[in-house]
Amino acid sequence: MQDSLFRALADPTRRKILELLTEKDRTAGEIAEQFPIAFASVSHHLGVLRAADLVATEREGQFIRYRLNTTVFQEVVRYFMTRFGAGEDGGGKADA
Amino acid sequence: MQDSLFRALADPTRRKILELLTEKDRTAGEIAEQFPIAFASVSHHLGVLRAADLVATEREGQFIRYRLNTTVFQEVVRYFMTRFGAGEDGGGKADA
DNA sequence: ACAATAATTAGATAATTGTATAAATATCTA
DNA sequence: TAGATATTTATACAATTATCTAATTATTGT
Repeated sequence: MQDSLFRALADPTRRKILELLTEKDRTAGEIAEQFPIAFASVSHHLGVLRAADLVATEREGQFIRYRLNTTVFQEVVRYFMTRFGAGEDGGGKADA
Repeated sequence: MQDSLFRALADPTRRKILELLTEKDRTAGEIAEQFPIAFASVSHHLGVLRAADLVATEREGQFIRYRLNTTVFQEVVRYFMTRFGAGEDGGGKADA
């Protein structure tokens, strides 16, 4: 579980981008227009998400289409479940 | 899922603290001596973790004992599973 | 009350990060 | 090739954060 992953998830704009991508794949422009910040700033966030391998890209002519990399999310869940026993119903440790 | 939670998880020292606490509950001093940074810096990290509700504290005489708040980890896992379909075996979406 | 130990809080500083504007790269169409 | 659109990269700056030392608070024992 690498550092870049958790740092990428720390920003609310980036989490919102990820949530947008759960609905459907989108181009950088389609993503950017959902936010009140500059286009280039969103592009920077996309770069962070890509560096963390949370999203993948594919060029489509002039456009670049972004999609979620669901594999990494599974690794995140596995991290929390194995390290912290989360995911079980009662919390993993009943009181004696 | 609040912002403070993901920000708290973004720092590697804090994640290491959390992992230490999975072994057993520890006092602030016991935690601090595991790191090469100043005692006060670790205390600051503990404050961040507590603000995010990832850990809880209990005074024991002069000492303050820290323990994991496992409930919050379950919420994190739930966040990823519901929002991103993570946690299922094949990734949630087989290819047609 | 005083000294010793445990931990947090305050204030300062350096490093990191988010955002902006401007310049550069890539693709498409005329 | 030139011009238009889509996106990224470069550079700068402001905000946030991690760390430090010093001061403060809380508890224990004498």
